[in-house]
Amino acid sequence: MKLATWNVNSIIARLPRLLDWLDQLSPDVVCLQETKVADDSFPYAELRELGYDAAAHGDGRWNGVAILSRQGVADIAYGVPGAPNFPAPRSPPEARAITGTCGPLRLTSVYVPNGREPADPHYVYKLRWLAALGAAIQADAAGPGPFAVLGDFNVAPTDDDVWDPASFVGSTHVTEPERAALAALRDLGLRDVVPRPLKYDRPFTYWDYRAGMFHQNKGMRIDLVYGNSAFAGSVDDAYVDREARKGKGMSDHAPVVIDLSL
DNA sequence: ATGCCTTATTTCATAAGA
Repeated sequence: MKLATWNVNSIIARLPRLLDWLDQLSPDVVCLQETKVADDSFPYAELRELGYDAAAHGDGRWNGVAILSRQGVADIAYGVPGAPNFPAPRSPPEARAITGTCGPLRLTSVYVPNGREPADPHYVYKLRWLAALGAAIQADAAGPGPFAVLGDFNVAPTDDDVWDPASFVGSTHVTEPERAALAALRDLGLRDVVPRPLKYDRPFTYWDYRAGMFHQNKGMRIDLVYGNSAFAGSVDDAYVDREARKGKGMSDHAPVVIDLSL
């Protein structure tokens, strides 16, 4: 089984590239983030033509997650129960998680809040959201069946996961509390399935659009695959598909592709 | 070459991304 996760930065803007990529790679299941589309505008028909069912959870302008699958998506759950809201407690919950079962696999596709700056209320929101995520997936993580929570975590697990740690001092994505939140997820029995890079020495998954960052490989590894033992034990290969980050009309994230023997 | 930011919307300007 071929599984992938990809922050597409708008599924509408990315649709031609996404469809080409699906056609070329032919993954069985794909978790998407930042679809940036309301559910009634989701491109179900175009995906169906390539054989994919889709479960989507969108806000419209921001956020948005989805699971595409060639073997259907069952037992769908939207969002994270108990997740905080932003900016106000009474704000509607943001569409940042969707869970479903695709054949033997149970998956949660996540788009973790950015945090903006350590002093920003959004940073507190991010930490609380990650804590709620842990509580929500605890049972699936501890279960015997293969499960993974995967997507854009907006946290670089270690200093090796950013191109220049010195340039990130004082920024989000690298702070101790964010990394502790990831460690808490691993403590649920989840393992970081680290992909191999297809070029250079580190498996970055995100490069800023600006200033030729991609071309200088000034990136970050913030798109993560956290699998339980049944999942991680079935991984044959995992890699960052940096080819999909090239050219015109690309996302600022590359997909992570995982081959599994289930 | 991979090439110097992109997205949707409250659109000719803004907020957000990380």
